[in-house]
Parts: sequence; structure tokens; C-alpha cells
Amino acid sequence: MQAGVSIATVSRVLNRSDKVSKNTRDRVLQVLEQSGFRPNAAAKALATNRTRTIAAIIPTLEHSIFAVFLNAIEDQLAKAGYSLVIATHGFDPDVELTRYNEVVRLGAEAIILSGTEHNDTLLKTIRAARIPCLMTSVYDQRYDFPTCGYDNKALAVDAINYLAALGHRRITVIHGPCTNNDRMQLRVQGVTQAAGAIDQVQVTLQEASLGVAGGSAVAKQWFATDTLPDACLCLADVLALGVIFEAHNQSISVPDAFSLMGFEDLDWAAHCSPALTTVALPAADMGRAAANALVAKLDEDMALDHQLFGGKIIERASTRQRKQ
Amino acid sequence: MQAGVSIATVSRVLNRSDKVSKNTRDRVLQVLEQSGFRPNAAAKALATNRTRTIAAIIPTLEHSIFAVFLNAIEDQLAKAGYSLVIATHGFDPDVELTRYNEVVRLGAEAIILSGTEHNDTLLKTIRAARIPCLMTSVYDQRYDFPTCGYDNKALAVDAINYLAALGHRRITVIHGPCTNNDRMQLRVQGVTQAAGAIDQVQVTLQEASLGVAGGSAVAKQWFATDTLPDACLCLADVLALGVIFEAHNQSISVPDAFSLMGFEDLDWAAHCSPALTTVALPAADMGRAAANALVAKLDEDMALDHQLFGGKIIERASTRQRKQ
DNA sequence: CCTCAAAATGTAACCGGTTACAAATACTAT
DNA sequence: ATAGTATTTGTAACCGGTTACATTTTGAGG
Repeated sequence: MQAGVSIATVSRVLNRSDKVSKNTRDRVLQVLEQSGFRPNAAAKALATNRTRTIAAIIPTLEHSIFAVFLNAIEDQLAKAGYSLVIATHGFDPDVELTRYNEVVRLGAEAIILSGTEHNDTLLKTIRAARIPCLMTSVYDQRYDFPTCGYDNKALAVDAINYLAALGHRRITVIHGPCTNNDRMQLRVQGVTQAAGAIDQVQVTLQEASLGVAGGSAVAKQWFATDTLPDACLCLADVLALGVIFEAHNQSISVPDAFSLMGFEDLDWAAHCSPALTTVALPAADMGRAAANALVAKLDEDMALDHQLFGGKIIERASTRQRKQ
Repeated sequence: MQAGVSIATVSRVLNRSDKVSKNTRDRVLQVLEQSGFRPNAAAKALATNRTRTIAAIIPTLEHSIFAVFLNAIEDQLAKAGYSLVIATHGFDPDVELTRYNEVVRLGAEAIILSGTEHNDTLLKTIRAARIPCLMTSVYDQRYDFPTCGYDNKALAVDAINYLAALGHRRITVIHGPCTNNDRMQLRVQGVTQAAGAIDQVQVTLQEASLGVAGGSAVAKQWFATDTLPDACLCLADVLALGVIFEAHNQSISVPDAFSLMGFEDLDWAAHCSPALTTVALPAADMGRAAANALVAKLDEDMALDHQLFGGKIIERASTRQRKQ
């Protein structure tokens, strides 16, 4: 080559830097510098059988909880020299399977999925391919893939208990669609379980589209029929935001008229009016941990294991003791 | 091979499907099916010099406007058989350069950047590498890279004119940080220009961190000093959300006390209280268009060109004619 | 100055596909 | 049946790196 050196030596300079004399290394580096050499990733991948690419397959980027999560993953992977490929499936398990095949064909070395409920074929394929795979947002020790997430059910139980402890009896729970969304399902289960365990507490479940509009719509209906609960638990913060807005519209005061509680603790929850009591989920921490775990698996063959992230009830102005 | 056929034929079956007799094609496909053959993307990329990967390098995923935009891109690319690699830089041009180099090394065939202001080295590198590159969110005919976005300045002018036409004279504009964010800069320029052109209109600029907390903080300060403007234009919807919350905290009525206007039209803007008048940006359309343009460039060598997306003022309840 | 081991460097096979070109086969017209 | 052409299939070079192994260089010790 230009520096009077073989391609093998260049390769050595670029990788395992021992075994090359300082002298030639410097010379090679200089030539590479001025020639603007760009190693070909495909060739490298072919030769080493490594792509340094990890894929995250999630329902959508449009819910900010996923964006926060992915932002953390991307950040952490970048630090470890990995790239993130993102694929979305819009809560459709069949699309998820398709997207999985695409990213694997593309060379993803590990996969991050959302939740534990998936197309059977997908699970079978992952098992067969022995690709490291982490299911996130859900913690389930018994699941046969490693999970990295929250105990959604227990957190929902905590939320109901919290509201019950404030003296609330008639509690309405607004949740998003549960189809292909086990995080939501588990929260609903937790709600039901907690309600059954506490005397006199009655829970009413109401499903709404997962967005501000959904929460708004449900609240509008209460106000129209004048059937306010003692408290409302929204199993996603955006739903609570809809309720807050609708309450403003109707000049109904929260928490005077009813207590309101969210789930997630998105960035605005501390600043809204009233500031929202909510179950804080450490989405960014979870993202970082997921990224780290997969990197450790790929780089050092560390076993993947379940990781639990605790949520925490952040008490703010939207909830209070029930008036007698 | 298994099917008594050469690897070349297999390759032909998988690609240019003509030139293979139906008979052998069927046989090959069947063998492939049952052997669970997975073509190696790296080898294919090496041989064809194509990776079918496009990278988007954006400041952050945490502002939902980017998430909406990327969601649309990802969706559209997937339809065309391309994958999206996402890299974030946190508004740091040097990090942006680093991330650019990473994604290119990784094999990105085209790049989507946010805005037109970038590290000089980055622009030089892109030019030298002749990689198709689209600058988004900004439309600027004269820029020497193709841009695909809005006329941020003109839209800000429109917004000020709209408020002025309602009779507002003392207008406070809350904007996010302009450092390394030309979209924001252009909006501020538009505001200044429009203010200069209209008699008697006085504009006060206030910078805030780009988030609900930022808008809240500014509003809190007004209320504390009792210096309300006639109208407030927030150059990002989240800032307006902060103002709304703070106004509500202080029981100040919008638009009775002052008119409030946002920029972007995020999903909650139609549902908040009061519903937010805002400059709607077609972020999803822009994302789809960016994706399509790059796919057309790569697949059919269609030239990249500037694309303008019009914003539109959506009049809602947060603004109204000034009381005399 | 010579020998020999250690260190540095070069050579060439290999990763798993694609594809130009050669070879074989099928088909058409005589 | 036969020549000639069109279609299908096979062979092998190539993409741009990595790396086992061979070869050369270096340098210490005798």
C-alpha cells in the first residue's frame, strides 16, 4: 500500500493494536488520515460476523414514554460503540414478526422488545435463532425470556391502595386499549385485584384511546351525566392530562371534586395544574439498563437476567384525603 | 446444494427472479423454506455495495415533535424495504459529526439531518463523500443541500400578524434556546421582523428551556410581577403548555387576561383548556416526504430537491380579539 | 560475527453472497 | 435429424476486510 505496508498490517493497526511496531503504526495512521480511509462495515461484518447493531422493536414512537426509553437506549449504546435500529409495529403482532425478520436479516445482533406478549412464531424464531433478546417494560421472573421492567401489576395495586388510604371508595380507572399490550393488561389486573382486596372500594373500569383525547372523552361523559367518582386513576399520564383539561373546561376543581392520579410521570406531570400525583416509572433507567445488559452479553457473554425496576408514587397536588 | 442446484441459481431465485425456470425456482424455494435459510446481509451488502439503511441524526427523541417526525419516516422507509438507524446528538454539533461518522461507517446510504446549521467539517465531509443528505424542518431554497421543511420565519411572521390583527400590541414571545437550533432562530427572526413592520406592536423576547417547565417559569415571573402582555406567542407548543398550567395555578383566565398562541400543533393542543391556537406543522407529512425523496434518490436516482411544507394557523379558544 | 528466539510483517484463504461469462440444455426452423 | 439460437444453469472472480500461518526482520547473547 501507500505506506509501503501490507493490508494485513493496516488491519492490525485498526484493531488489535499490539503486534505492530510503534514506528509503522504511526506511519500507517498518518497515511490513513490523509487518504481519508473509511473501512467498509459490511466487509468487516462479513469477516468478523459482528455488526455492532442492536434493534429495538416497539409499538410506536409517538407515545413519549417510548421516546424517553429509546433515547436512553440509543445514548447508552452509542457509548459502547453500538448502533440502534428502530422498528415500529403499531401494536400489531404480525407486523412485529415481519419487522423482526427485517432487522435480523439486516444484521441485528440482539433485540429489544416491548412487553412479553408476542406472536408465537416470533418467540419460536427467536429461540431457534438464539439471538439475545430482552423484553422490556414488564418484569416477570417466570417468563422464559429475560425481562427488564416494572411490576406493572403491583404498581397498580399500590396506586389503588394509595387512593383507598386517602378514603376514596368509588374509584374510576381509565385505561388504554389492552389488545397486544400486556403492560396495560397487567395494570388493569392489579387494579381489579386490589379492589377485590379492599372492603367497600368499588372500581369502575373505562377504556379510552391512549391519548389526551381519550382521557378527555371519558371525563366529558362523567361531567355530562354528573357522575363523578371519588377518585380517578389513569393508567397512563396522557389520559390524566385529558381529564385535567376537561376538568378545566368545566371549571371543576381537582382535587376538590375528585382526586386524580396518573401512571408514568412524564416530564409535564410535575408542572401541570394541579401537579399530578402519579406512579413514576424509571423509563430512562430501564432503557440504559437494557442497553447495558445486551452490550455485556455481546461483548463479554454475560448472561442476561431479569431486572426489576421499582416504580414510585409521587404525591403531588392532584390527590388528597377524601372530604367526609 | 441440497436441491441439486448451484449457489448462483439460489442467488438468482432470491433476486432477479427472471432467468430461472419456474421448475427449479419452486424447487429452490422449497428447500430454502424448510432449511430456514437466512441470507447474510453483510455479505450481500459487500457484494452489492448496498445496505438499504438510512440514518436520521436528530437532536433528541424526547421532544415529541421529533418522535412524530421519525415515526413517519420509519414507517415510510419500512414500506420501501429500508431500515432506519437513529442517532441523537443533544444539540451538540461536534457530537453530531461523531454520530455522522459512526452511521456512515455502519453503512448508511443516505442521511437525514435536522436543520441547516452544522459543524463545517460535517458539511465538508458529506459533500466529499457524496452521500445523499436531506436537511429537514427548515425550507431554504438557497441552501446548497436540499432542504425539506417549513418556512419557519414566514410562519412566525404570520403568527405575529395574526395576533396583531386581533388588536394585541404588547406581545411577549417565549422561545427555546437558539444555540445550534436554526429552526428556533428563524422563528425568532420572523418575530422580530414582523414586529418591526407593524406599527405600535412591541415584542418582548423571553428565552426559556424547551419544555413545560420553561414555559411555566416565564409565566410565573409575569404573574409575580403583575406584568401581563396582551398576548403571548410560544415558539413551541410545550412552552405554551407551561403557560397554560401556570395561568391555571394562578386562576388567570386565558384568553381573558391575555391571548396565548403556540407553534407545532402537538396532539394535545386541540384538547387542552383553553384549546390552543397554534401554527400547525405537518411533521408527519414532512417525515414521509423526506423518506420518499431519499428512497427515490437511492432506488431510481431521482434528484433530491427542496420541498416546502406549509404551516397553518389553527384558530382555537386561546386567542381572541383584544378587549378595548 | 553468528545463532536463535522473539517480534514484526507479508501471503493468502476465508467470510457469504453477486454476477460476468462459459457451458449446457431446450427449443425452433429447416 | 441437424444446425442454430434462446434459455437456463454452473464456474469462478470479486466485494473489502480479518487472521492463521509463513516469512522476514530485529536484537540479545555467545
